[in-house]
Amino acid sequence: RYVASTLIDVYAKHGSMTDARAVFDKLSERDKVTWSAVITGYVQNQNGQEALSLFQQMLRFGEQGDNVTSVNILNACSTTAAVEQGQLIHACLVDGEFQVDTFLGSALIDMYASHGKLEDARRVFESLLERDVGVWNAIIESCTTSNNHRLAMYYFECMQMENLMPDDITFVCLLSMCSHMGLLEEGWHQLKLMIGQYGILPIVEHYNCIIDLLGRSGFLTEADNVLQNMPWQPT
RNA sequence: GGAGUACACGUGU
Repeated sequence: RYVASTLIDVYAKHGSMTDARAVFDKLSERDKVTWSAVITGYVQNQNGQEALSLFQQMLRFGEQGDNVTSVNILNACSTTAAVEQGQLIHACLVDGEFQVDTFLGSALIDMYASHGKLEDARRVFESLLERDVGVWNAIIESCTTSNNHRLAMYYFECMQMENLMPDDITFVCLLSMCSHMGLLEEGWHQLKLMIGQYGILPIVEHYNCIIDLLGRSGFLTEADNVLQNMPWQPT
């Protein structure tokens, strides 16, 4: 039972889409899970085009998919030029019986933001009935990737007023913005806050941001110092 | 049995 989808998933996560596809192609019976396992594989291996093409095939086979499928397709739309496809999914979601949950919400926000449609991203955010940390991170990311420091910090405050704690991803977004904008003091401050006040352990992405920020600001000794004091060896 | 939100650098468009 369920060997096929598991096998497809394992191959896909390993980066062997050829093997994943071979398993999928040999199946006599396909359900939404096997379809979405292989579609996810293509998305995660940066082949959004193939993911979208398989999705079309799936529809032609009469398989409808579910929320998971929709999230995958929205993801594929984020990494390709297929904005219309994403908007279509969005329209179907609003029209249909599918509830726009937090997973769909963050995928929609990300899809719009990836294509520079920040107003649409914001409208999705406003329309959500439930917002978890992933949804907040998605809207914060839409600000940080467009270097909108003010708005990012505004959302950062808002999420906490709604009793949601920022997580490591939230701080990756903020630090990345600081790094892009050359905001050394702000970035350093955020990092200290993250560790001291929020009790979040730095991951390699945080180090990337802060070391880059120090280096670009001319603090090479300090950058090297941070590098040497990481809990693991630089590779 | 399948899903969302995340970093830097370099090269090219």
